[in-house]
Parts: sequence; C-alpha cells; structure tokens
Amino acid sequence: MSGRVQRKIAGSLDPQGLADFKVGVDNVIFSVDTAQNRLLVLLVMRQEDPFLGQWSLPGTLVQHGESLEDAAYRVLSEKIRVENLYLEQLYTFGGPDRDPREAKSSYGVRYLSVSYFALVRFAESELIADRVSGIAWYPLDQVPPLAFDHNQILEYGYRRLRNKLEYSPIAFEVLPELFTLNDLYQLYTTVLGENFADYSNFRARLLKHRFLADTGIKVSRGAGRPATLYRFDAVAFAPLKDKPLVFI
Amino acid sequence: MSGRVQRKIAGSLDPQGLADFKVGVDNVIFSVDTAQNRLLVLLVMRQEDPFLGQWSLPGTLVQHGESLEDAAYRVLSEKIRVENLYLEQLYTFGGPDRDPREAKSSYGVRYLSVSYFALVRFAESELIADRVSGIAWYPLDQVPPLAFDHNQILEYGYRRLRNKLEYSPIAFEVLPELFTLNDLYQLYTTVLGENFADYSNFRARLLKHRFLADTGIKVSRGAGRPATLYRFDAVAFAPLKDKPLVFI
DNA sequence: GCAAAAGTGTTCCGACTACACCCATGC
DNA sequence: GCATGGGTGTAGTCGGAACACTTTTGC
Repeated sequence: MSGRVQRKIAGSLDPQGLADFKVGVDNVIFSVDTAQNRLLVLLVMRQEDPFLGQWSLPGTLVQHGESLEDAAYRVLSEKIRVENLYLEQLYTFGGPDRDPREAKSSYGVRYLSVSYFALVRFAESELIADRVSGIAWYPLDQVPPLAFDHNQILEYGYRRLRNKLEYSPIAFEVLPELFTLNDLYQLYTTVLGENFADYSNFRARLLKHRFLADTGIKVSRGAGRPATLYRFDAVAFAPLKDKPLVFI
Repeated sequence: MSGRVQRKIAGSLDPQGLADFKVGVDNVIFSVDTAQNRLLVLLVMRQEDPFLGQWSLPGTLVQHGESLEDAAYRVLSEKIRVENLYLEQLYTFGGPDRDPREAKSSYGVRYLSVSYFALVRFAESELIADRVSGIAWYPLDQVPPLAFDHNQILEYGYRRLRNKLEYSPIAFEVLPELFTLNDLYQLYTTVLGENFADYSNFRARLLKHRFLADTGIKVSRGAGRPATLYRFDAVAFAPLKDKPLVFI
C-alpha cells in the first residue's frame, strides 16, 4: 500500500516517461503595405531539413538562458531591421507528431512551438537577407503551403489580428508614424472586410476620442483634396486603455 | 580541444546550446458556489520538492505521446470528478529560472509551463482526495502565496475569466444546469464587481436574445416571489456565436 | 398586512446609421 | 469646369440607463 504511494510519488519524477522537449518559437509577423493596401506576412525559406526549401514562419529553437520572448525577439532581429514593433504571445502548439523530427521514434524528443504575434511598420522595416536565405513579405491571400503546422499557426494569428483590431489600438503599430484617416480606414477594410461603418462615421467616431493628433500637414495623392496627416497620441489614449472601446 | 568540439557537436543537434525542456501543464480551475456567491479556485498541496507543503495550481508534467491538452485533462481527472467542463489554453510561461529545479545549473533542464483555464460546475464536481493529498476550493480573495509563479498564472486566469464573461457564454459552464436569472446576475457581480447594468436591464437584455429557455419550474428561496429556473439553450445560441455579443 | 424578492414597463438620452452636402485640389 | 477624393452636418432610429411600478411569495 505504502509502496504504491511511493511509486506514485517517485513516478512523477519520471518513470512513467516524461517527454523531453525542444522548444521552438515561431513568429507570425504582419505588416501592411499602405500604398497597395495589402496585408503581408513575413515568410522565410527553410534552409534545412525537415521541409528544406519550403516556406515557413520565421522561427528558432530556444537556447540556454533565453526566455521565450527573448527568442521571439531574436528571430525578429535576425530577419528584419525595424524601429518599432508590437509583440505578444499567441498560442502554444504541442501535440506529439506535429514535427516530423519526432515522428521516427515516438519516445524521442518532442518539439513544441510557442507562437508569437508581431506587427511591424512596412516602411520602417528592412529585410535582412544573407545571400542564401529566402525571405519575403507575402500577401496573406497568396501564402503557399507552409512547413510544419505553420498554416494553422498563421490562421490563428490572423484571427487574433482581426479581433485585436476591433478593440485595441494595434492599427497604429502597422501604419506609418503619420497617416491619413483614409489609410486607417483602408487598413480596417483590407483586414476586416467591408462589414462596418461607412467612412464618414468611422472618421467622426475616431476623431471624437481625441487620441488622433492633427499634425496640420497635408498630403496630396493625385487628384482630389489633400488629406490631413494624423499621429496616434499614446498619451491621450492612455486613459482609454482597458476601457471597452470599439474601433470598428 | 577536440574534446571540446566534440562536446559542442554532441550538443550539436544544438551547436549554440539549445535548452532542453520538461513541459508542465498547470490548470487554473474556477468554479462558483452559487449558494454563497463565491468565486473559487482549485488548489492542491504540493507533495514533493520544490515547494513541498505549499499550495499550488494542479499541474503535471507532459508524458510521452501525450498532447498538452491531454495532460491538462489528465490533471483534472486526477483531482476532480466532474461531468462537464470547459477548458482552454491560457498562456505559456517559460522564462529561465521560473522553476528552482533549473536554477542550480543554468545549463540544466528548463521547465516550462503551459497553463490552461478551466471552468467546472461546483455542485457537479467532487474532489478526489487520496488520504495524503491536500486539495481544496479556495475563495479567490483568500488564496495564499502559491508555489512557483502560480500566483501570476492565477492572476492571468482571472483576467481571462473576466474578459470572457463579458462576451462569451462561459457563465453557463460554471452555473448549475438550471439556474435563476438572479444566480446569473450574482455570478456577474461577484466576478466582475458591480460596474454594470442593474438587474432589470440585465434581465431584459438576456431574455431578448432568446437563448435562455424558461423551464417553467419555480424555486422559492426564503421570502419573496419564487424565481423561474432557466436553462441555457446551446442550439438557440449557436447562430449568435462569433457575433459580437455583449453580456455585461 | 408587510417585507422581500421576482418580474414588467416607461421615459430619457446618447450613440450609431445613412445619406446629403460642402471643400480643395489636379487637369 | 469637372472629376476626384477629403471633410462636415443632420435627421432618424435603435438600444442602453435609470427608475418606478406590479406580482407573488413567507411570515
């Protein structure tokens, strides 16, 4: 009896077969090309097996002494030079057999992926291509089949993007520092589809909140009246943080 | 010299020093005692080092061939018998040094915790106490200092609970099968604080949606007019799923 | 009858919708 | 001038907030 209890207790230190893991971090990095109104994801070409030569989300395995978030930042900084970015944890995918490296022997090492969600400004970002590596912004609707379960992770990240767009000011992490209200509106339509308020109402609602600062600068893009450039005023927004605020 | 290189290469599925992980799953399990209007968390007393004898979230380490979610269900089923439950992934905590077992040698095994968020019905649940183990429902405002970073995880879970309560029908996962509208209202006030609509408006709004089925049954609790028991009608709710629906 | 709890109704007001209209520019 | 896109105004409507009121029970 007491032996059994012993076994159980000792057991949790291992005999039942604790899995050993390598932990990977995969980033879903979005950006928006304001000029062409396209939502973009950053993809890299895999340089090694498995899935050599196939597109994938930029990722890496976590090293000694490195936190998950550190690893996420490291991948980013290896692939892209960018001033400002938004990063948050997305989801952890960890079923057995999600990675072929573990499939051979089911008692071997497991691979687990902690995914992160990132937003960067297209104009401010510069891709880092060492001579061999493929790296590219892909329009979301042209993403090819990816390595591992990365299509699923990407799907998950896109859902997060759409949700966040509705109730938090992440739009300003992808837009340029200065933007017109139309840029903002276009961003919402390209990401969310057309299912929301028309431009004048969208405009009125946002301006009412007073966290968009009018820079006074005008830009002309071809024909038509020049548009005013606005800047997101984080200070003015601060009190509204955590409030249930809808951007729609 | 070559010894050194060898060592590195041996580590060389991980030239740069990939960390090896054990992956734990920790559950934040909430319930509500409708009778006393208290929000409860399930805690267990640790039976082994580190943190022997200290309260913690119920958790386990992931075994061979077991998915993260499987592991989460396993912990649950070892601690509690319950008919119905809601489970979703919460967050992954993985900084180095979050677990003292890894602190000794910073190049040893890392421990990573994937946390899950669960809701169970208080009345339908039965705690499984083998004679040695401590296991108990703690009112949220009386939770003691917990092992590891579990207070932080709990905090995170509580935030998720509050958010989800506002826009998804998780309340019905913690309430008994049949409940009065007052039960529902009390649940919202105990979890969220008093910051929302008064009872009549709350009531009117929910009934309008028509996913609460009137059972016709009345219950009397002391003085006052007897209350009608309602049941959550998942079928009637289905079309509203994914719609931006506010329960407040 | 009276207190207590459940349940209904009504008025007020702010916010969103839809749409019409004015403004500044390129050509 | 006129086409094009930027920007403003307004009338109608829907829904939530607040609160008064009615109903049904225990004692």
